[in-house]
Amino acid sequence: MYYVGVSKLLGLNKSPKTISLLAEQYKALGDVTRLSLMMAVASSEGAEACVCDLTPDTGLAQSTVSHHLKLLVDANLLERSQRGKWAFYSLTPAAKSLLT
Amino acid sequence: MYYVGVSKLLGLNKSPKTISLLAEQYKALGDVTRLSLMMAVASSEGAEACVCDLTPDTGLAQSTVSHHLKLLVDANLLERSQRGKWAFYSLTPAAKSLLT
DNA sequence: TTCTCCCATCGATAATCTTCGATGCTAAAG
DNA sequence: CTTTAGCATCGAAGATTATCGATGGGAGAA
Repeated sequence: MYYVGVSKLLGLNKSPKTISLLAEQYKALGDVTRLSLMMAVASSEGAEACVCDLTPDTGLAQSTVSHHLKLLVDANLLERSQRGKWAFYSLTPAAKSLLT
Repeated sequence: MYYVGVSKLLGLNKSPKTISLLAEQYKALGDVTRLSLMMAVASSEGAEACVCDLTPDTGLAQSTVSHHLKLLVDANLLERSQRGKWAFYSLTPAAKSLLT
């Protein structure tokens, strides 16, 4: 066992399901739009942001942003919490762990 | 600025090029085959492996594995070094940094 | 030289992804 | 109740990706 410092790869049990989940998280981060969304959420006041705040910076349609946010939620990188008419997104513990 | 612990996202300058390069790396890792290849290389003796060693575990054609390895090299996650007939792949410093 | 092994590249196909506009849903306002 | 604002979902079009077999190139063996 080499490269013990590469904990993201070697520190996990290598079950196919674990690898698949990790790959899904990386895939979710592997898009400029979604990575920018993650950065926007992380740097937002209160560490959460609503779609109406996130959409303008992307230059994309609102439905497209919603779609990307869903992918990030499905990958367990963002949490969604509805308050009134707004949907607020924040980083999950898994996201913080992966990005730290 | 929140989540100071999320250094992968907030510790970098947010230039579009930087974000694009990071997204490319995540995208390269966001595939079960390529993530498995990275794990195989990282855990190989000497921390490097040739295509002939990596191919069988994937269950894919050799040309497909070569293609994935090229993507990982292009993303600056693997280094290629030819010795005789064999091409050996090893993790780059960028990969170790991203995966630690 | 000729043959064999290791690997990369090419062309094609099928699957997946990104994006949009249109539409539907829910909560709050009027 | 009707209207509006914020988001999600749907269906479709275009782009990208994963995969393969076939082929080519280079290094070493015979």
